[in-house]
Amino acid sequence: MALSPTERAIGLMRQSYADQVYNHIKAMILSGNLRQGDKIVEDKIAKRFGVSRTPIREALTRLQLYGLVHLQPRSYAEVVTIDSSEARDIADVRFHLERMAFGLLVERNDAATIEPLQRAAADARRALDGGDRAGYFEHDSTFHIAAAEGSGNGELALLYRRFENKVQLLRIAQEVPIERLEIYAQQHFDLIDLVVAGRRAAVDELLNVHIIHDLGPRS
Amino acid sequence: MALSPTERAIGLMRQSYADQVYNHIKAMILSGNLRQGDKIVEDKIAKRFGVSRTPIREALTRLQLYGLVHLQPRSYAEVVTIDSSEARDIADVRFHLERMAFGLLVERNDAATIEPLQRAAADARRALDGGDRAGYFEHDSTFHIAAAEGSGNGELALLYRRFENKVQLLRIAQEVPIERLEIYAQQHFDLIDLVVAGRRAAVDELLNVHIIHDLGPRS
DNA sequence: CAATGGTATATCGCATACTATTTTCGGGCA
DNA sequence: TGCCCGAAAATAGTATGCGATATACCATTG
Repeated sequence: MALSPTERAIGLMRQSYADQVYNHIKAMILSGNLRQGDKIVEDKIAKRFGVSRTPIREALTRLQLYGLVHLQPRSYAEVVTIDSSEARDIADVRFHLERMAFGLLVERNDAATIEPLQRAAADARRALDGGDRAGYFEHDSTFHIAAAEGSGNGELALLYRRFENKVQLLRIAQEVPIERLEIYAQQHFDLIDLVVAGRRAAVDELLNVHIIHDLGPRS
Repeated sequence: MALSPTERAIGLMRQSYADQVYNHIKAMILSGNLRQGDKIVEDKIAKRFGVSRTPIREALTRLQLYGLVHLQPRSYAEVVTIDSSEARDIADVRFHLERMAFGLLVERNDAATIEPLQRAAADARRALDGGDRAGYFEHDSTFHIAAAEGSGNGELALLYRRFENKVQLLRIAQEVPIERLEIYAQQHFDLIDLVVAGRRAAVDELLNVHIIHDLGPRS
């Protein structure tokens, strides 16, 4: 965590400690290293990272606002737990955000904008073929974020990138069977095809399947 | 800012200093007391509130994540400035979020859920009649937030409440003429009527007018 | 006079220490 | 045995100080 003397000398401290800690904890949560409901104690993390509690607190504040941890005032923090009702809500919101993003993609009809999606879809497919589950999730995220970014609406991109954290957390927790991931991977390519073909209604339909239907029975 | 001995004795410190400062600065921004681009210096605010910089920093971090201030590393913070392009993006996202919310309201078709909207719409109308511009904005916000809350989707409500901050900031900056506010106030009632009538397509249409069209020419 | 460089000042980032609250846990009591 | 209470431990909230970096201002030079 501490900077090398060289980095210090040249003044290469690009990221604050708070940033680094934030990224690290987030990665720990999204990789399943920290699970839902796990206790997070400022002092423990501070010692583990070799920094004071101050940057830790800042990182936790951010994680809270991004919906990944729950800060109980005067008490300890926890990784958020998402029940099935919340999971449906999240999927529903996600569908609407993505429908907006893909709608804008169809309108733009720009090959250069689509390219990152193609790359992510291909990467995801490869990861899945290689049995790299975590890698698949990573590229799956990249695919959908690329759609939000490519929409040309900066606010949407910002909102979606935040929201995506919770989606990733859900993915980890749900332990989706590999056969379903196969289906998802294919749907990414199908989505791209429909966007290129300008078939907006079909895109909406497939998005609905991709995001909501596959959540399983609505309890 | 400091608590009274009584409050301390009873243990009534419900809000941390950071919370209080957060609310106060947010109110200052959304009331126009702090304007876009205004400099925010931790030490100054700390002295004004009679607390240390620590809770101030936490409040500013939160305000940044809510999109109200811009934190320049190693430098000072500023109230965010929203250019016309961003304003359109915000309106666009807002439209999609609200369309989702009102869609769910139509589906639910529940009188009790609609009631807060009616109250907010009436309050807004009254404020406007009394020439209370700030009051109108307040109730306008309440109306749309009530819609998000009433949707029954907690994630949507959460997302919208955050997003609404920026919308409010925009309202302040745009100095919309009073005649247009009159139109908005009426549209709130129209929206309710259409929801009650279950005319979903008409709701979408009116929302589009209410939120996007009235932004003015698309530069 | 504009551009450049250097120094002073403003301001933040983080560490440390202290305080206040919550949680935990063990022992007494019904 | 189960429950309540109190003390001790755990933990977060805040204050303060120092060091690092960015900004602003002024002098110097072409």
